[in-house]
Amino acid sequence: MIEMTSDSDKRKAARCRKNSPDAEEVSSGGNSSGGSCLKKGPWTSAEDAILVEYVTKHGEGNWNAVQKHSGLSRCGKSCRLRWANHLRPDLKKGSFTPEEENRIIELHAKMGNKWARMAAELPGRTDNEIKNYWNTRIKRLLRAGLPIYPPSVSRQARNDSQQSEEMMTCQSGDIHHSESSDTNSFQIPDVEFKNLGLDQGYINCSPALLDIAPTNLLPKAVSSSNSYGFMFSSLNPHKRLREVDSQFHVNVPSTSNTFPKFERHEDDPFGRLVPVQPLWSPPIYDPDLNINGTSAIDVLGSHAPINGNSSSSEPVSEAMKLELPSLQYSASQVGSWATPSSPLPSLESVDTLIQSPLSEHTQSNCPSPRSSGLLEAIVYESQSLKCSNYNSHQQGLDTSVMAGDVVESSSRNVCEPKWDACGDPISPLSHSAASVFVEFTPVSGGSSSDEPQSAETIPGKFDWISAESDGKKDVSCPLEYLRPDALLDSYWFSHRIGRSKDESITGDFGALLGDDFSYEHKQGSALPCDESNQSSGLGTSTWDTICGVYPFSKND
DNA sequence: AAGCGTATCAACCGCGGATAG
DNA sequence: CCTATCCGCGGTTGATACGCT
Repeated sequence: MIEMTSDSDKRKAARCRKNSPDAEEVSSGGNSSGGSCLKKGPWTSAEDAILVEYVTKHGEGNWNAVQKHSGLSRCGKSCRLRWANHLRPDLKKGSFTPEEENRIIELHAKMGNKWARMAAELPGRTDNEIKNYWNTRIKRLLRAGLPIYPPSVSRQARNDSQQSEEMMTCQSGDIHHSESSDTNSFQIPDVEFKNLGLDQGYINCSPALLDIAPTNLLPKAVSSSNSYGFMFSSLNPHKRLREVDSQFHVNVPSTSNTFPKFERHEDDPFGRLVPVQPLWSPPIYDPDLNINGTSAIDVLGSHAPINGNSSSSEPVSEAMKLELPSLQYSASQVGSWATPSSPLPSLESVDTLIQSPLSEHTQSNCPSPRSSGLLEAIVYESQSLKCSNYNSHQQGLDTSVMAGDVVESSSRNVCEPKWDACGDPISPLSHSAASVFVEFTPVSGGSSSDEPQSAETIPGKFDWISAESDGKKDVSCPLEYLRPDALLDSYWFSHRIGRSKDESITGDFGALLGDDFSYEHKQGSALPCDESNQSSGLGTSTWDTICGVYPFSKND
């Protein structure tokens, strides 16, 4: 994990050496203290001492007075920051403990990027620290194509939101209307919240979000992105498969006859695949199976929520922003990706692509915006509505089995039919295959029925990575359960989606992943993790990253 | 060993809310 | 009620460390 103390101390020392008082930088910006030259940049230990002394004497607050009275050439803001982040006596030093990490994840699922509020829940930790940690973590997860939130956290959030929804429904009747009245100029709630099939409970009723204006919420809700771990579960399963196969079938060479063959349905305006042979494959469990061709990381990362800044990490995702973030994308990039024949975006490009979730795969019957503007999103959604109910019935077949939460779906919210109506396989709202895998990742406490938490969890943190099926714990290779290939054959998986293992789970996923996966699966690769990973396109570094993110041995 | 890319962290910037005058 | 100031927050940037090739 992060060796904060030693590293930061070293760096601090280096900076202090570099930024000796003799080489003071001078602030060019004015400040309320009236044009005096204020130093910027790293603090020296002398400055620290002055500040500490001052605050000890006078207490916190009135930061602008610090500069006046202590002789520090620092603006009040800077003093406050320095004190809050480094000099406060109650600060905890060192890296986050696993408990703290879990707590951060939990809190972020509830609060989003409310760093200060999160810091308040973590004594001795600063908002900046948490923010940095989160951003780093996000980067790693996204790089690895892993979900931001562990399913258990997602589930909990969902449960919370559902409870809230019930409560809010009782209180206010129809919360959607009340919200749409706030945003009626855009018709946002109708278009977005319902059509998106987002967990409305979360959007509308989550206490943590109630203070967020719908207009702010919207962009967060529009895209897939960070919270897809649970966002996905609330999406119409039709949409899930549709999106996935529309993304993956194109590029994957057929190399298998073990997995069901899929052909493009001629009548399908989206060119989706339909099975032309029975959805069945012999259940072989081999944790070391790999995925070739369309590597897991490609799959997982294709829609991976990367918004360099962590604002994308709201409980409801917000990769799409109203304003272009600093990380912009070029039209050419978008265009090339949108071309069906173009390969899936490289992992390196995900950062760019995710900035414009609305732009992906725009070559469809339904016009979709290429910019990430709110208005375009709305227009797009409206058009999507008109565009197709094509999928609504046809996809019942293949996708109903896809949903890890399909069991829950019957009792879920009324927005799901809207998903059917919005049959755009290339919706900017699409979710990555990672979501599928994540959603199906065996989870402690895992099923929708809120099974008790598995006692056998990875020590310390990420206890959601463990397997459980009918009380039979399987933690033999937790990491492998993150891998779709292993997942497909897991008893848990079969159980989870309500289909016997002899049925076509693997087939469905084979279709999603492409024939290469099928091929690899058929081969029954017995490679050890490392080798398998390499051949699967998951380079060791990537795999190591995953193992770093989810701190257990890949050979566990 | 050098070069390059990435991770990490500290600090800055700009914005917005709260409050005082 | 308006304006100025303070304060806090969240996003972003820049510097350094580190690891890989």
